[in-house]
Parts: sequence; structure tokens; C-alpha cells
Amino acid sequence: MVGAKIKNMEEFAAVSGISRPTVSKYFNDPESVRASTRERIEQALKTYDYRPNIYAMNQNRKLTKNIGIVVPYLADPVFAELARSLEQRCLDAGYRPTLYSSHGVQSHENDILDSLRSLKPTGVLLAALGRASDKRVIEKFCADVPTVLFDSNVEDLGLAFVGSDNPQFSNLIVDYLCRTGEPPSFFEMKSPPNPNANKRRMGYIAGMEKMGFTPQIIQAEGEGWGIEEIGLREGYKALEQGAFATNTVLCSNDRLAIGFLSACYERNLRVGRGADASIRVAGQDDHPFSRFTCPALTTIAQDYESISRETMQRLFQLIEGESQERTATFLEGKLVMRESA
Amino acid sequence: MVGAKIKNMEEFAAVSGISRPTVSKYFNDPESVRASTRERIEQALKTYDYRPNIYAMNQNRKLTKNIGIVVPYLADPVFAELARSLEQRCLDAGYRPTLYSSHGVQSHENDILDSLRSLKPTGVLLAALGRASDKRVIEKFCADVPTVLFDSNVEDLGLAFVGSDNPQFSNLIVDYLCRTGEPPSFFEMKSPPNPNANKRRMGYIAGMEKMGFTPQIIQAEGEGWGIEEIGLREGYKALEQGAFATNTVLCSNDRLAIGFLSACYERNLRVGRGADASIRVAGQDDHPFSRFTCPALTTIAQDYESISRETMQRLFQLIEGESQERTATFLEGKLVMRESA
DNA sequence: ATAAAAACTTGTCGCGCGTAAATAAATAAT
DNA sequence: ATTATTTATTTACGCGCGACAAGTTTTTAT
Repeated sequence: MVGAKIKNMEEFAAVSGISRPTVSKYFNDPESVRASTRERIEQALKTYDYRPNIYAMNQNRKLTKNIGIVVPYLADPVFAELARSLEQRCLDAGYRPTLYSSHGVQSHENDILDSLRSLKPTGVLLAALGRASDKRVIEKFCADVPTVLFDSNVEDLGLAFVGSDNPQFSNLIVDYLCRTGEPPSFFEMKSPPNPNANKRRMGYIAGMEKMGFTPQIIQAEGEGWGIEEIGLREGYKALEQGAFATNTVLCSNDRLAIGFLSACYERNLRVGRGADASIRVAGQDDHPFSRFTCPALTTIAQDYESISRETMQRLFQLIEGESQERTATFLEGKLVMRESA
Repeated sequence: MVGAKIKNMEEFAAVSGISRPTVSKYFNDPESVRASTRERIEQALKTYDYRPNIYAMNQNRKLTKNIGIVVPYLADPVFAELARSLEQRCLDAGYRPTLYSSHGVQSHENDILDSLRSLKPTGVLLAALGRASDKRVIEKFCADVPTVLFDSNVEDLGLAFVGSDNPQFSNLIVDYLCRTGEPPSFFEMKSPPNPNANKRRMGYIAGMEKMGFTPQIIQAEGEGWGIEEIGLREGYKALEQGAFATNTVLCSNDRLAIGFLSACYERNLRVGRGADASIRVAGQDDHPFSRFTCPALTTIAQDYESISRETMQRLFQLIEGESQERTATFLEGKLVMRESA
């Protein structure tokens, strides 16, 4: 990092002894120039601290190497984990990821897509709000920008979806719970913010019927992303009213389960599968904190790695123009047995 | 949104009947043009869907209206909450915030600052890794870009710091715990990733001495941001060895406390302040999930709103060139009494 | 050694906007 | 109405790069 300050690519080309167009070619794809040329440029890069002006670069280019990652709620550790994983993959592939959170609000989601549009991104990875999304806005956006929807499959919008096989989740855990004790009741939000909830309810019903049991669904009042709070408040009410037909409760997701466990604690119910326990509780997602609830939460683990891998893979296919028909990828979850059920 | 597609500002100026330089002026600051002119532009904006090319805009401008927000670990809900709040304030002030997470890794933090530099941001809000940060890199960055450090005060780097008054946190809760029961032992990580931990230890020691008790510090082995895991594993060990001198444990932060509560549960210890409880546990931060632990966690609440407000305020002062000497703002926390202590 | 292909050079244009200076018009003050 | 002041217009240039064409050199294949 010695040498005079380099102002632009012209000057940098001069000091590295290479012509500017070739240097430009290098920055767009280092592999596209001869090894010996690459060597000389990278040598110069070490002594003269130069970086192309990102704004000038993107002004003319069609492909900006930007990738937008949008999640509905970043304070939800499930999305934080997905976002982290996707971000890393973008960086590894040589792209510039930018992270956005809709914070559960439709107008924010719309604003993000709007602002994303002017960034001319190569592609966008979008976990939409779901029920609260403005479908027309998303549809219009998908038509303009190569977009892979992940986690929440909004009315089959866009050219690709990657997410969990939610019916399988519920099916799997219903099977486990029935085989190891009483059949579960299903505890969910009446108006869940995330569309996966509906698939899980269907999976629960199908699973119960397959096992020859009658499904029982308890719905919690309350709106929004304060899910633990709803699980606690409404779970407490349900317990108070003796609403659950059996001693086993399957929650629609781990955050609801975390709230429900609090409710059990406050009502002095011992949760677990031991003889001394009076109720079994299970969740779905394998939320990063599920391991640390009291007792540790039995759940179905989302395959975060596969979701992120498949999401990126589909995006690259879209970018490269392959396979223009709509695809939907559903990844299976694995049972994580812990103490709560 | 009818009318032909508008390609650039030239065309938009034509259809709105205003000259291009004036339109340019409008987009840089709508208030800078006469009300009647503004009216005409905004009218045209409604019928013709035009937005200035963001790359061409930023190419020449010195002030890009970009603000970078960097946190050490976005999957930590405490930082997710801070980031959310800061992001909103930036948007409200008419800036374009961009969110980055270092994921606890020094090289990532350095890469982020590097990439941030080429975005020519108006300012940066940086919660540094702390112990794992490359101080020279951060110092150099602060010299080039107006930067406000928040949450973690790294060796008095940069021109401004805003964060919690960590000694006061520990002091306050030590006082509370001593007045309501046995004096607390202090449970912390031996090598905490966040520098606030040291301040809290000092606050604990000072608080204990003020009350006339002898401090006792238990340090957990383990590195990194898997804090709950460490709290669980090392807390379990410490309980097994009877390491705590009293029945009261103050954890350095809520995430450690969440892990420690799990350890208590696994050892069948009833946590709380009731007569039937055998141990009291407290944390510090008011982590978003503290309300939902079993039992709910007594803690000291960070004043997230004030931190975010003060952080932004200091940034604007720096941008506007006021007060070039270094300032440090320390905000007090409030006691949140719940069932665990 | 020769031909063909690949990589590089030189030169030139244009992208969409910021910005500045000189001029003209609109508003405000007298 | 006249002058002073603010605001808009016209004209012109430059930013740093991508993209392209035509010519030159280097590498690879025959």
C-alpha cells in the first residue's frame, strides 16, 4: 500500500502496465484474462490500493452482482439463521448480498422491493410476509427481477419456490407423538402471519386421520409477530379452560411453543415425557433456542442448509436463463427428540 | 402511471415542463425548489413513473445518503432489535440504511468495512466485535468515514460512542439482589466476545463491596457467540461442583442466563424467589425472550430506544461537522423484576 | 514453421447524472 | 413602478466506467 493514490482505472491500468479495457475485464471476471496478465494486475493491486468505483461500474452494466435478501422479520432467529446462510453463499459466489427485513409490515415490504428495483439486482431471494403481503406488488416485482421465493410460498408467485415440506413436518411429529403417548392437540394462531401455518395444520389433520385419531385444533387469538407472547397468553387461557383433549400439545411452530411452555410453567404443569410429567409439548422449526427451553423442546428441524443451498441454486438457474417454468422445492424436516415430548 | 416509459432525468424534465438541473435539485432536496415548481414535478411524478438512477446519482456526489449499520452478530436478538430500531430512524431521516453482520468473525468485519468504504456512505453505525476486532482496521476506517460506535466501546476508537452504562447495570441489580436475599455470585464467560462483559464484572465487584460483601466470580470456559450453550454446559458443571457460594447467581448477560436456567432445570433446581425455590438467577440486557424463560428472567433492561436515538443524533452531529472531539454516552438501564430473582 | 485462435491495445463513444457559470424570469421590497 | 433578491433556465463539462471496433501481439494448434 505504498505508491501514490490511484484515482481511477485509467491510472491503475497505467501503473500495472496493462490497458484499461483489460483491467476492466479482470475486475468483471479475473478468470477471463490470461494468467500472466492476472498476475501483473494482482501484483499492482498489492502495491497500489485501488478499487473500482462501484457506482460507475453499475451505471452501464446490466448485471450488477447485487443480490437482495428479504425476510419478513429479522428479529426472528429462524430468519436470522436463514439470512446468514444465504448471505454467506452469495459472498462465496462473488456477489454482493444486501439484507432487508420487512418487520412484518406490508408497506415496508413494498418499499423494500421498490428500493431494490432501483438497485438493479441480478437476483432477489424473497421470504415474503405471506398473508400480509401485497400479492400484486410481489407478482409485478417477480416479473421484472429474477426472484426466488423461499420459506413462504405465496400463492405460487414467481418462478421458483424453495422451502420446507410443512405437511411432512406435522405428519412426522404427529406420528412420533402418537406412537409414544397420547395423540396431540394442535395449538396454532388463528391468524398466523406466515402461510406455512396452514400447511402444517393440514399435515396435522392428515397425520391424525392416518393414525385413526380425531384431530383437535386450538386456535389462539392475536395478530402479528409477537408469537411467544400470544403462545403464553392464549396457551394459559386454553390450559385454564381445559381446552386440550389429551396431555399432548403440538404447536404450530417453536416460537409459539416457547410461549406455551411459559404458560405451562406458570400453571405449574410439569412438561416432559417422564412419569412425573403431566403434559407433553412439541414444536416445529428447530428454533435456535429450542435446545435451551425448560425442558428442551422436541421439534422438527428445518433443513436450513439445504434450503439455502437449493434457493441459491435455483436463483443461478434463473439468472442463467435455464428452466423458465415454475418450480417448487419442498425439503423434508428431521425429528429432533428432546425432553419436552 | 400511464404515459410512455421515462428513460432518464432529461426526458422526465421534458414531460414535467421543468429544466433538468432544477429537477436534479428537487431530487436532492425537494424543499430547495419553489413550492409551485415542486408541485409540478410531483404531479408529473404521479403520471410518469420515473426514479433517478441511483448509480449515476452517487457517482459524482460526495454525500451518498447511504448509512451503514454493522453489528457483530445479527442472530443475537439484542442486536437484531438495535439494528431494527436504527434502520427505522435512518429511513425516517431520508437515508438509505444497509445492514451488515460480522457473524462474530474478524475477517468478516474487516471485509464489511472495506466494502462499506466503496459505498462512500455519509456515515456508519458500528457495533464492533470487540475483543475480536482488528483495532487498526477500525481506527483507519473511523478516520475516513464519520462513524459512531455503539454498544461496544472498543478502546475509545472513533469520534463517538453510545452504549449502556454497564457498571451501573451490575451495580443496580447487585443492590436489588442483596436487599432481597443472599448476595449474588457472578457468572460470566472467561473470554467474552463482547467487551461490555468486563465493565459488568467491575460493576459487580464495586456493587458487592459497597454492600459489604465479598465478590465471587465464576468463569465459564468456551469461546464465541454460542453463549446459551456455554451457559448450559459450564453452568451445569459449576452447579455440580457446588461452585456458587450463595443461592443467588447474577449472569453477565441474558443469553448466558438462558443457558444457565437450562442447567438449573436439568439439575432439578427450582429457580425463583419463592420459599419453594432453591436458587435465584438474574441476567442483564432484557433480551426479547427473557420474558418467556421458565421462570421469567429478572434482568436489567437496556434502553434500546435511547441508544438508537442518541446514536443517530451523534452521527448527524458528526456529519454536520459539529463537535469534533470524542464523546461517549452511557445510558442507564432499568430493573425488570420477574420471577427468577 | 505456419496458420488460426485467443488475448491484449488503442481509441472512441455513451451512460445518467452532478455541478458550475451566465443569463433570464419570477417574486419581494421599496 | 422600480429596484433588489430569489429562483429557474440554458449551456456546457466532467465523473469513472462498460462496450465496442479495429488493429497488434501472443499463444496454441497443425
